Amino acid sequence: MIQVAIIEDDQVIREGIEEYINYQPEMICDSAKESVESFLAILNSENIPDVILMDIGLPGMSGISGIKILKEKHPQINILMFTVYHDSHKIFQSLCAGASGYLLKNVPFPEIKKAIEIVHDGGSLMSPQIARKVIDHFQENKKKTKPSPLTEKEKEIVLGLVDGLSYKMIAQEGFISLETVRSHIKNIYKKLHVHCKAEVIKKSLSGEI
Amino acid sequence: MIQVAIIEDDQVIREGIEEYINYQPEMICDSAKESVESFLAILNSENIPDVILMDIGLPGMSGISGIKILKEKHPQINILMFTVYHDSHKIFQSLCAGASGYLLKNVPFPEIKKAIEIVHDGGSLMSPQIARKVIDHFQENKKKTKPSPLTEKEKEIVLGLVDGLSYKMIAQEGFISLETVRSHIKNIYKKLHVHCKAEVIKKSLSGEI
DNA sequence: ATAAATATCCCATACATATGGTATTTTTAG
DNA sequence: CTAAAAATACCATATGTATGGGATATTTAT
Repeated sequence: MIQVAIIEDDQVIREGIEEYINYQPEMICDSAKESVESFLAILNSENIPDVILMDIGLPGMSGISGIKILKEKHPQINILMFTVYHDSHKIFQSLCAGASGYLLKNVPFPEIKKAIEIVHDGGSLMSPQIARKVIDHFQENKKKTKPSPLTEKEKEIVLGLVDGLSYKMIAQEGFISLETVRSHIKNIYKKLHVHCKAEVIKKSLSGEI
Repeated sequence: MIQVAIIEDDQVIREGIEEYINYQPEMICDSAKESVESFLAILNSENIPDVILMDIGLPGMSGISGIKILKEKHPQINILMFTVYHDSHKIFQSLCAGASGYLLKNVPFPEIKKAIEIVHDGGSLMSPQIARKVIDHFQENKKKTKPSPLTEKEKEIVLGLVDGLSYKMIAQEGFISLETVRSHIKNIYKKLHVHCKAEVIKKSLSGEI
């Protein structure tokens, strides 16, 4: 028997899902609350749910903060996000915080049931459009390879800056004069529209160069 | 009508799926090959599939190399991995190369059909245990968060450095004197065992602080 | 062939940074 | 309560950095 909890502020949705879950023979829901705070208030160590169905937009603490707190206290709980948000930021925040699944609110009840069973079974499930964003995230690293505006020599100088070398060091390692390094850096700044080393390092590390 | 192609070296599986797909009214498979090479040989610009069901362990070129080549030539094709491999390395290689879904070979035929429809529709689908590994990947970044040796004030200063602010700016924004900023930075350098701004920025951006 | 881009070098200068030392007040933890 | 840690502040000084100007050779592309 899978113990399910619901944290969802919309009374109609909350009670609808609760009823549906309690109608299933393999799962039971005995705590359905409208906020993280009120759920934490009734949570006792004797009766830890296996799966929590969690909204993001909640009165008081957000569902994402809720994930962190709940996973901190009870890492074994599987948290399934159940929300209308499909923006990448909320998705990745949720997953990083410890969610084990991410469902959009347009899914039919049997999908919710399936998702609960899957996460309880050690798997994960996301709505297809969420899964696509998650997968795209892996490809983004590769895709945005705009050709760098910098020349090879300039890139070499940038690598020196990133490694924390002084102009003098870069000059020595590249067998060029300090003045040449300065010139290159002036040009790099112009091309990248920056005005200090820190921004060059940031751009370089973020893959922009 | 969804045009499906299959690249799978096991004849029984290949022909089984082909038959199943051609039995579905909303999809058709007219190219089912045993290797990437032989698929590329018959691929012509008049008849590009919408979805390719791709194995990883293939004679000749691996399915992962196949993804790269096919996505390079025809980025609009959606590639669904269909394999026995469930190790993280192969999963992430596939996703980074451009796969839009990842199914384990133990899935029933209707799941394959559903996956084809989903990726054709702009979504993604993974087997539950694959999805869990993908999601775990996001949490791994957080888990190894050794407590920072820096105090809150010092972290604030670091953020200023990362943003490319000068000491003077940091002082102004933090309502402290330039000398205080210097003091904090001296301490930060000692704690992090670094000797210049560049290294602090690198450590900060890499999540080490 | 000729213009543009690149790589090299020099001068000058204001400001920023790294590093040493010292010292007071406030906060935190044992 | 007391010692340690943190936050604040100052002085001094050698280097480093950012920015302006200019110059010349070499390479690349039209």
